[in-house]
Amino acid sequence: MTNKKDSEAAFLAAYDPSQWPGVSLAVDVVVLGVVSGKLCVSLVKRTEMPQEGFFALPGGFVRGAESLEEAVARVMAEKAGAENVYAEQMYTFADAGRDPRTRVVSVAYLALLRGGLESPDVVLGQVKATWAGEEGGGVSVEVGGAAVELAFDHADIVGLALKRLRGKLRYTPVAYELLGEEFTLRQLQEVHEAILGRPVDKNSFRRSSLASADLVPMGRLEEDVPWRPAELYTYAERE
Amino acid sequence: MTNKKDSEAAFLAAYDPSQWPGVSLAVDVVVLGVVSGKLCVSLVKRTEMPQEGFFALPGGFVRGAESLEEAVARVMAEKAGAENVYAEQMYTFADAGRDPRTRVVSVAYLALLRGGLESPDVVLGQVKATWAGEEGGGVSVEVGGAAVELAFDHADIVGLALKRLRGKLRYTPVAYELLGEEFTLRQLQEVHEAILGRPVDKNSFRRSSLASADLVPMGRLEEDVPWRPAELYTYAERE
DNA sequence: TTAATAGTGTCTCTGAGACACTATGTG
DNA sequence: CACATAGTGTCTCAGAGACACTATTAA
Repeated sequence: MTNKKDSEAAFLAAYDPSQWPGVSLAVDVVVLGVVSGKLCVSLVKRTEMPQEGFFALPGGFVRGAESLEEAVARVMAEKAGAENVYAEQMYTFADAGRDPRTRVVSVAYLALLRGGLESPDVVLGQVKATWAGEEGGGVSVEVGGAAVELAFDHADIVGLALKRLRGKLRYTPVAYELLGEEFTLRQLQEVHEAILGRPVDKNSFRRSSLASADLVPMGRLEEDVPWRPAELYTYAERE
Repeated sequence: MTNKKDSEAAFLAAYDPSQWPGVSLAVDVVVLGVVSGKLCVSLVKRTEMPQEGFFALPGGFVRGAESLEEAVARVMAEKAGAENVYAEQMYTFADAGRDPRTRVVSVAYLALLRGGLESPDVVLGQVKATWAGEEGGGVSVEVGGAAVELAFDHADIVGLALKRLRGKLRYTPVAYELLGEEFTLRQLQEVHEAILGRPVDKNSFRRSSLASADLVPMGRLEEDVPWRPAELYTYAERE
C-alpha cells in the first residue's frame, strides 16, 4: 500500500472545515394534496432570472440556526399560512454549478396537506405519472388543464415524491394526512386511488383497511350527502 | 391575508444566496458487508478532538466541484482502495451546533461491499439490531466480541442503513452487491439471513429467488467444498 | 456406506382481486 | 317507489412458511 501516507494526509486535511469553500443550504418542498379525486402539487411561478416564468417548487434558503424542518415549516407558513404540516425528508441535491457564485445544496422534502395548498402565491398543478406502480421517473403537471414545464429538475423531484408516497402507502398510515379528522372509507379510498393512479377494489380495500386496526369508527354517519350516508372513521394513533 | 407583502419580501430576500452564512458539506458512509454470515460495518477510530477515541463512520468533507457521489467514492478509495462500490444516499443531517465555527451539513450514504471493508485505518464491527423487522432504531456494534459505543449519533445512522437495506431486500436485487460475480443459492440466502437477522426457509427462498428471473445459472458447480457442490449463479442485469 | 448438503413436492395459510349480492339512506 | 351508494359473502389465485422428502457428491 504505497498510498497509505497520502490517504492519511488527505484524511487529516479533510477534517479542517474552514479549508473548504462554504455552500448555501436550501430546502425545496413537494406539497402534495388530493383535490376532488386528483393528486395535486403546489407550485410557485419564478420571478427571478434563472428559469424566470417557469413553475417551480416552493422553497427557500435555510437561515441562521434554523433546522431543515424549521425551514420547511417556515416556507409552508410564508406561502400559505399552513401550520403543523406532515413533512419528510426525501433527497439532497448538491451538484455544483446550479448557481455561479456559490454551491447550493438543496434538500427536497415531501409534505402532505389536506386539500392541497393554494394561495395568492401558490397554484395547484395536477400530477400525472407517466409510469405505473413504483417504477419511478418524472411526471407531467397540468395547471388549469394545460401541461406546464417545471423549472430545473423539479419534475423529477415530484416524481420522486410520488414514488416515495406510493411506497409508503402500502405499509404506513400516511393517507390520513390528506384527510380531515373524520372521514368515510370512500374518501380514504379516493385518496389511495389518486396516489396510486388506478382504481382499487372496494371490498379488498375495506378489508385491509379495517384489519389494520388503526381505524376507529365514530358511531356517527356523514351528513349532507344526497345518498345513503356512510360511517365516519378516525385514525387511532395520531400523535 | 395581511402577511402577503411580508412573505413576498421574504421570498425575494431568500433567493440571494450570498446573504446567508455558508455551511460546510460532508459525507458519512455506512459501509456494510457480510463476513462469514455476520453483518458488519466499517468503522474508523477518531483521532481528533470531538469524540476522540470513539469509533465513527468513515467520512470527509466534499471538495471543490466534487459531487456527493464522487466524495463518497473518494472516501472509499482513500480508506481502503475500494473502487466501484454500490452507494446510495440515505439521509441528510444539518442540525446546527455540531461544529462551533461553521455549520456542517452531513449527507449519510449507504455503501455495500463484498466481504466488508477492512484496512489499517478501518476495522469491522458486527452489527446487532435491537429491533425486529423494519421497525427501525439504533443498533449495537461489537468489535472483536466487545460492545463499543459509536461517536455522535452514528449508531442511529447505522440503524437507518439497516432498516433501509432490509426494506430494499424485498423488492430490489441489492443482495448481489454483497456477493462475487458467481455465487450459490446458499450464499445468497446467507446474505439475506445476515441482513434480516433471522433464518429464512430454504425452499421459499429458492422459489422466490428463481422466480424473479434475474438469476442465471452458470451451468457449473462450486469447487473445493467438502460436500455436495451447488450450482453457481450470476445476476442477469448488472450494469 | 455415511455424512452433509443440494434440491423438490406438497400442504396450508394468508392477503388481495373480482364480482355479485344485500342493506339502507335520500329524493 | 327508484336510485345511488354503503357494506357483505364468497370464489379464486398467487406468494410464502413449514416440513418431509429425494438426489448427489466428498470422504
